This record gives sequence, C-alpha cells and structure tokens, in this order.
Amino acid sequence: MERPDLKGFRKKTLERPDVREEYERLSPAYELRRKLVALRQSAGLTQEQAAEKLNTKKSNISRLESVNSSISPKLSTITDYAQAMGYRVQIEFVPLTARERKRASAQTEG
Amino acid sequence: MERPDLKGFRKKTLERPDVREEYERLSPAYELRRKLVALRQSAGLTQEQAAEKLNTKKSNISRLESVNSSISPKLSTITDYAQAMGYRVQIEFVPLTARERKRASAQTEG
DNA sequence: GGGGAGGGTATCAAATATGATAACAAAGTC
DNA sequence: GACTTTGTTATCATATTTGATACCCTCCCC
Repeated sequence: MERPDLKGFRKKTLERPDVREEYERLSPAYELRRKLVALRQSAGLTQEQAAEKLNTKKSNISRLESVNSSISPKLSTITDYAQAMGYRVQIEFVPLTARERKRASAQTEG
Repeated sequence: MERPDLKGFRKKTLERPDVREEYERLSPAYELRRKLVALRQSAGLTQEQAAEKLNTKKSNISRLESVNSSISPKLSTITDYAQAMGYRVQIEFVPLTARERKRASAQTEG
C-alpha cells in the first residue's frame, strides 16, 4: 500500500511563496501584528513617535510590528505598546473547534 | 500652600497587605492567571498533567499560574498553554477610557 | 505516624526577547 | 541629484523568561 505522503506534500507546498504568504496571512501571529500597526495608525503616530512614547527606538517598534519576525513578544511588551497607543489589551480564551483540535494535535505530534 | 502628598499616600497605602491584595486582584496580570487556572480546571487536569501535555514540568506550570509571580510570560507560552487545554487565544484591543488614560499617564510619568 | 497527591517556591543553566546602534531602501520634496 | 521621512534589517550586549531539579507545605487516606 503506497500511501500519499501528506506531510511531504504539505511541506513542499509551504515552500511555494504564494502559498506561504497566504498561510501566514491566516496565522494568529500575523493577525496580531496587523492589529498592532492598525493601533499605531489609529493614534496617528509614526514608528519613531511610538518609540519615543515607549522610551525605546524605532527599530524595536519595527521588529515588534514585523510580520516576518519569528519572535514571540512578551505579554507586557504588547500591553505597553497598546497602552501607549491609547488601548488596553483584553485576552479571551475560546474553545477549539473539532477542526482546530485536529490541526493542533497534528502540529504537536508531527 | 501645603499640598497633600498624593503619591506618598498611594505608596504608603499600597504597603498595607490587605490593600495590596485588593489592588492585585484587579490587575490585568492577576485576572489572566486566574483565567489560566480556570482553563486547566475546565480541562480536568492537574498541573502535572498539564505539564506533560506541554512537555515541561509542573513547577513551570505553577509559576505561570502563580499570582505572585512578577514575570510577564511570552505570548507563545500563553497560547501553547491554552491550546493544550483546548482553547485558542484571542487578543482584543479596547480604547482606554478617560479615567484609564489618566491612570496610565500617572504610571508613566512616575 | 507514614505515604501519596496536588500545589508552591528557590535556584541555576539555557533559551529567547529587548535595547541600542548602524546601515539600507523606498517614496516624496526641494 | 541631494535631502528628509518612514520603515526594515542585522548585530551585539543586556535583560528576562523558561526548563529542570530539588525541596517544602497542606490535605487526605491508610
């Protein structure tokens, strides 16, 4: 029995730039960073102005907002940023759907 | 004109254990950690069982859930934990009220 | 009293995020 | 073309979190 190599297929497929882009567009991290940018823009600030408010440098703001960044920021970094933009952070926990649970275990086990 | 030393008053007041406890009960960090515990309990897991799912040790779970802890966890730590409990994390940004903005700048300015 | 379960705390090494600096690119202005 | 503004990326030192181990406490059961 030759089974189709699903993992290999997924891996190969994710190497295609267009597919990866679409994939990341749906990722939670991507979503978060898009929101961060929106927050700053709603406050009418440049990265440099935001950096001033946060007593840091614009390069660090860029990194935080960067989609490609592979970092997972501290929660306090996000809340500080949001507060400087005039917002507060609210964290919700929503039950996983059956589909999401499947995807999650695939990640963990695979 | 002798002005009442509000900052000093606040500082002194926060030294009272009962007041500090009430203060922390309202803090976002406290709220988060209480939610984390609720998540785990809703999944019917002990700290040790949760640790297994997350490939770590129970002491680390305890630290994450601990109220007194002065650490600000990484976002990925929270999302991994939530996922192991069967939840996903959703982050909301809500505009600060006038009162909250005032409190925020008081914090920042010292 | 002894033992187990569940949770908390301290400590250290290892991993990772953050701060600061510098250099670069794109777009707009003169 | 030169200059400014805005945002990105790389790099390094520093700060902080995380993982693992060990030990403690409380409650409960025998």
